[in-house]
Amino acid sequence: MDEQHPAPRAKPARRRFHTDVVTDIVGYRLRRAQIQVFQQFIARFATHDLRPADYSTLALIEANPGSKQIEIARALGIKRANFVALINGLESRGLVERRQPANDRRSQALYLTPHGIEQIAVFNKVQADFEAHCIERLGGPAARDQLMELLGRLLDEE
Amino acid sequence: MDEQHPAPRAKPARRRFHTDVVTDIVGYRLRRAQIQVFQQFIARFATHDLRPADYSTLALIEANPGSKQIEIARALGIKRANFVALINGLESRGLVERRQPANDRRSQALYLTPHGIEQIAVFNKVQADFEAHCIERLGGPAARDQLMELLGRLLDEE
DNA sequence: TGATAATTGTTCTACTATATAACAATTTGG
DNA sequence: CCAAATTGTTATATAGTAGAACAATTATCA
Repeated sequence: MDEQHPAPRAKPARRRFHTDVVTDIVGYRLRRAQIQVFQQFIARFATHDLRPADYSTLALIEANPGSKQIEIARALGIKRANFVALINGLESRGLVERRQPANDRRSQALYLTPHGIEQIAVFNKVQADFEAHCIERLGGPAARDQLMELLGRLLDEE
Repeated sequence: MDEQHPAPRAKPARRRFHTDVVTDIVGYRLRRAQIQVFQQFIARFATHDLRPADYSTLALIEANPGSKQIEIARALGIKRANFVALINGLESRGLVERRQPANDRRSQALYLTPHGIEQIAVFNKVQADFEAHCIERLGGPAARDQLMELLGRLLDEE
């Protein structure tokens, strides 16, 4: 009676864990890859205490000095309400400054400070190194271009 | 005196906004693509009130019934502390149930309820439709495979 | 022109996702 | 058997994001 019916086909075979049901999903793998890339980015910028949103903001201001807050925010997909604190942070660190343009006194024009210009040169270098690392992981510039092209197809054209 | 010095080289040429400095970054485009794909996923599952984490949890439980909470959580990259509320939600909706295995009374084994089994069949169909949509956007199954391969190269092998 | 609508920055609030610490119950390993 | 590790859980803190409301200003257009 205490026989545990000794497994007619003797196969303990500890069942494996199946992850394909999620890892085969484009969106799932996209997210995992994005999280990992961002974690590496954050690690590389840890000594500079710069988050991805900070870097992309500085980069856009550098490329478009005098832009309004809402222009930078919109380009980054950040709500203008949430963008206020981000700019406050960069301003209090002396990297960015707000100036009121005479032609539209509702808006704030954003500029890098001299210190901000110095710093973004450093940041751009860190970013370029990291980008090179990503390209290496992907298997070269051609693979990177292919990835960028495929990701672009997923993005809304507007 | 009210002459606006009529622009020697007559070119008002309203300056364009340069976004290349960020859109050319692998991580940035990866994130934008991921956000968009997730938004579409959420929209498709809106009537079912199911978030990506909910679906992937159900899918993993379906593929691995009786798994411990921590096994599912770890596979999804979710901290076990945060996984508790997620399972509570699925359990209160009658989709999942916790059972205490006799061999390890610390852990909770996760199973789909009969209702959960019914529902995930529906969810899997919605997901399959969405996946087909993504593949179409990418340009076909070959393009999808290429994307999955490239994303895989960015992921840590472990 | 003047009333109305729209824009911009801002504050406040709320919700989701995530990270850490601590704890009890239990199991594991010397 | 005792110490260490594991599991689920609670509590807490922090980012990121979304919406409403507001004042100041600018744009629209009848």
